[in-house]
Amino acid sequence: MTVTPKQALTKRVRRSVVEARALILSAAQTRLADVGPEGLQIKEIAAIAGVTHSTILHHFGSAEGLRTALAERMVEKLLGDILAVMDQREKMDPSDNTILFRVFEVLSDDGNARLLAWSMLKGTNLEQGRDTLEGLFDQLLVGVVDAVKTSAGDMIVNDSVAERQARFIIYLVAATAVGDGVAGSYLAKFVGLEGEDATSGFRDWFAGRLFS
Amino acid sequence: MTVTPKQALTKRVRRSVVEARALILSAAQTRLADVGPEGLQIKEIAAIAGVTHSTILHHFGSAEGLRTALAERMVEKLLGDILAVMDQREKMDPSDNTILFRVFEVLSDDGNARLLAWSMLKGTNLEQGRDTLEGLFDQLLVGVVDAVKTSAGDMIVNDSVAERQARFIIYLVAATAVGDGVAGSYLAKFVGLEGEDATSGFRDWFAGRLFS
DNA sequence: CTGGTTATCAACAAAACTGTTAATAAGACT
DNA sequence: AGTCTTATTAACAGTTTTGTTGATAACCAG
Repeated sequence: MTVTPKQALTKRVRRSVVEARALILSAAQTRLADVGPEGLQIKEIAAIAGVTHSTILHHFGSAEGLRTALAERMVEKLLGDILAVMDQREKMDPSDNTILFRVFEVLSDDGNARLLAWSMLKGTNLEQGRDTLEGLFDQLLVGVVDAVKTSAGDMIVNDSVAERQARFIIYLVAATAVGDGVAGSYLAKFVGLEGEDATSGFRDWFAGRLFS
Repeated sequence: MTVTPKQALTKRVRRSVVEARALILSAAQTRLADVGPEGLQIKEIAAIAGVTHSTILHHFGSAEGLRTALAERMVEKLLGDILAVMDQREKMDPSDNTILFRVFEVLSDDGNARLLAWSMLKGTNLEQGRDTLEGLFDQLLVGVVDAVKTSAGDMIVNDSVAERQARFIIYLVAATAVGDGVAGSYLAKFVGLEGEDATSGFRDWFAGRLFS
């Protein structure tokens, strides 16, 4: 017995593979931002993207495949953002620490902070881009060590001491940025920071005393 | 037609409502810690708790009800931890800033950092305990303002300036703690902090320069 | 001991989510 | 035009998760 004939309800849109994947991943990211990890289900995502869930399975193999692809894309974006910042660094004074605060902004960016929080919860390994990131931090370290020495002024500073201090400073900036991105909106309220003080005011104050 | 008779396979354990709820919530928390938010399904949780999933539904109404109760319990624990720290504060020198680092430890605690990350992602409102928390922070503020004035030494410091700076310091400690708890294990590797430097070494260094 | 309350369970039912298959149509290339 | 590839879809199927119902047994009050 033959199946009842199927008829198109709307005109099909045929995208390229990369376009379709990008469209779907964007929809998934929207869901992640709007309703959290529980919202990462292919039917809902498909509805947002304007496709059927079958299409998602076609492009990503499985629901978990989509989630993995999303995590990878977000990591790539994070790396890309940091890379872009590092590129600009070469045009600047090596001891200029504003580079640190570009990194701060990237890490505290809402989407990136979400990625880190999500990755931590789901146990995703961020090892994929680790070599790249370590290289970046090494590069960053040189400039920060310079800044430490400069700020030390006349005082003679042992190289290894300066480097240790530089690592602490970088870690401090990074951890603060992540905390700011993850919980900043809550914390600011509790602490009583309002208006500019909750954002640029804090960053400026932070920057001002980093090398003091 | 009558249903086939049911026979008890094992001896039933009849707990009190509070005991049962506590047992189930603990199992849920274990799941959350072990496998993340995806692990919060009542069947798995029931298995760990040693009950059937029907029991969970009986006590929490729905699966989502359980998750909400879990979030609330964890928030209460967080508040309780901070409260305990604040209680000890009254026995200490008001300008002693080690109190800040008790708070640091509470916030950077793995479980609490998970809670914050999870809450942020699922959009849980932490508003419930907000009044309590704001009171705590106000209390904390007094001590930090003292410390700021003390560290300023001879220099005359405007009260409002000192308070603003104190808020910044508290926010810095809190944000750093959260970032440390959420992503510290990753960040330390990237930055190249190893051994003690990644934990107590960093905290000591941080504490030493907070009021410098 | 007796009866009432209810925490607990087993079995069933429903819903949600994921995955499979075959058909269709949009585009590319001849 | 015709042909081929394949992105897309509808319908179906399987699996997982959640929810419902009625019976049972543990405990407590009398």
